[in-house]
Amino acid sequence: MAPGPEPSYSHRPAFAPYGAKSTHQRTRPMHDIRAIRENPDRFDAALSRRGDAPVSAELLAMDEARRAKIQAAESAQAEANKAAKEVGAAKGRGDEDEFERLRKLVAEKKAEIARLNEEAKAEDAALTARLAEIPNLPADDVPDGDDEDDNVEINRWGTPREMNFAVEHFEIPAVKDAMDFETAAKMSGSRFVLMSGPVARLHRALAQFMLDIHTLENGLTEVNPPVLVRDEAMYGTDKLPKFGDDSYRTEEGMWLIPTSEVPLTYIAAGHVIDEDYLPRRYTAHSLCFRSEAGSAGRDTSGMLRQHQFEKVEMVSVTHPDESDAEQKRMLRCAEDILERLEIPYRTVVLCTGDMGFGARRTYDIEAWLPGQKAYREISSVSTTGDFQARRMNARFKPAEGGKPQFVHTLNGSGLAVGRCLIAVLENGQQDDGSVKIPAALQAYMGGRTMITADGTLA
RNA sequence: GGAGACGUGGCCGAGUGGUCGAAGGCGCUCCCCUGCUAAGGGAGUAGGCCCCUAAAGGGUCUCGAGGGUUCGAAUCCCUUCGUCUCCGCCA
Repeated sequence: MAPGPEPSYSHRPAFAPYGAKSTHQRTRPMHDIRAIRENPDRFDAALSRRGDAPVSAELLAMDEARRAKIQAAESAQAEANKAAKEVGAAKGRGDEDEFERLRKLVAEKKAEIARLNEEAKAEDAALTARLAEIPNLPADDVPDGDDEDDNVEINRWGTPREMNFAVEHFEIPAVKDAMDFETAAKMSGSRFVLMSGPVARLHRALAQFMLDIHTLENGLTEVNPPVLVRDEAMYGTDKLPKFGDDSYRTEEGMWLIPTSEVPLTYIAAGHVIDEDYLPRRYTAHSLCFRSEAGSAGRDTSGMLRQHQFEKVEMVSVTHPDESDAEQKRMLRCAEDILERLEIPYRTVVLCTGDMGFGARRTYDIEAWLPGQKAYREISSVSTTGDFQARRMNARFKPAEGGKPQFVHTLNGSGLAVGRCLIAVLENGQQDDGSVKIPAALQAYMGGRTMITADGTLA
């Protein structure tokens, strides 16, 4: 897909027909307590598949306490309301004695109601906070397992090229000078890179290429979102409260997004969307920032794991019945990019123990890196079901009528640009130290076909 | 940074102490009319939570959020968050 005259780029606005809307509301639970109440064993069984201890007994006890308090508070309120109405009537009749009596009664009730309300609120908040810490439940078809060793390969594409001369991306002669980690460290520390010349351009070309495929061929709406977001957006996409340490926070209290999944998904927050406006499909190319707090010592050389990187993200907001099919569609969109770039890959479905906090099911795509002689993650495509939607109160109005229901949200990388650059460089390296540019990318590189060993485009 | 305005239901938008969960419009659903590519008429249409439940029903809360005044608040006061406008500054 060369840049140039655009074929049908049917654009639907990202937000219409629902306008911007403030969602500053209290934290909402991620799990449906009523579902837990109805089937606590099922809830615990699902959690245990993730290796987590059962919690339903604790939750139900909290829920019971909460409901008792609510009932007490509400019936007291109902009494007071009834009396308050009679106060008005007494006043109307001119019955001063009765008026005074009732007025006093209402005033006395007031303190009791306030106390009961307080207690009910506290119970409710406690339950909500507890629920917020519990991860999503795995989908039934997700394989059981403890860690990445138990992930199941479901697809493999391409054959790694024989190359006994293969080195890692930053060691390739054509790349060496253009990927400068020392200079980056001088200004920013470790896990940063300063790219220049053809490599910087190739990196940019990759992002453009991916974005063009997704918008022109896959029907996603291009979005250029903020990369600084508020607490609510991080909560809504389950990055908070548990994973604040992994992200950067400004002195003003804004968060640097760890992925544009955050702003893209949060578009739907607080809205009731018309059913026929689903699915919503977004894509964005953005910077991402991660503190990599827990990964000291891992992938320290090269640009595989950086504090700042670029990613083309895909996000879909769907009807609950459509989300499984949508996830497969997104997976294909991501795999297709690698196929066009002629990079061998394999796709795995993550086992229960390896999935992220908010995921119901996750597919990882791992690209072949000749320099490491290993498949490494380059994309992750997850469905969260209604997990995030509950959290950010994103619903749709069923076409056939009835109450609004939660939408499903999905996200996937399509792809990580920096890691994709690594894959292109390592797979394209030649025994003379040059790098071949994949045909699909050449139009984005001024028609050039390679980076020579001395680092020039040719 | 200085000054001001505003924040209402799926959407838009009235409403400045009581009869308002809330006019009107749009949208949507159902019905009627119409024989033609559209229009007209009628009715209905907020959400959360709790109880009950087969269904129905009942209670409570919600007009950004929290608190206060009052017999009574969307309407008054305070705090807070957010949005917008003007000025300043600036890419």
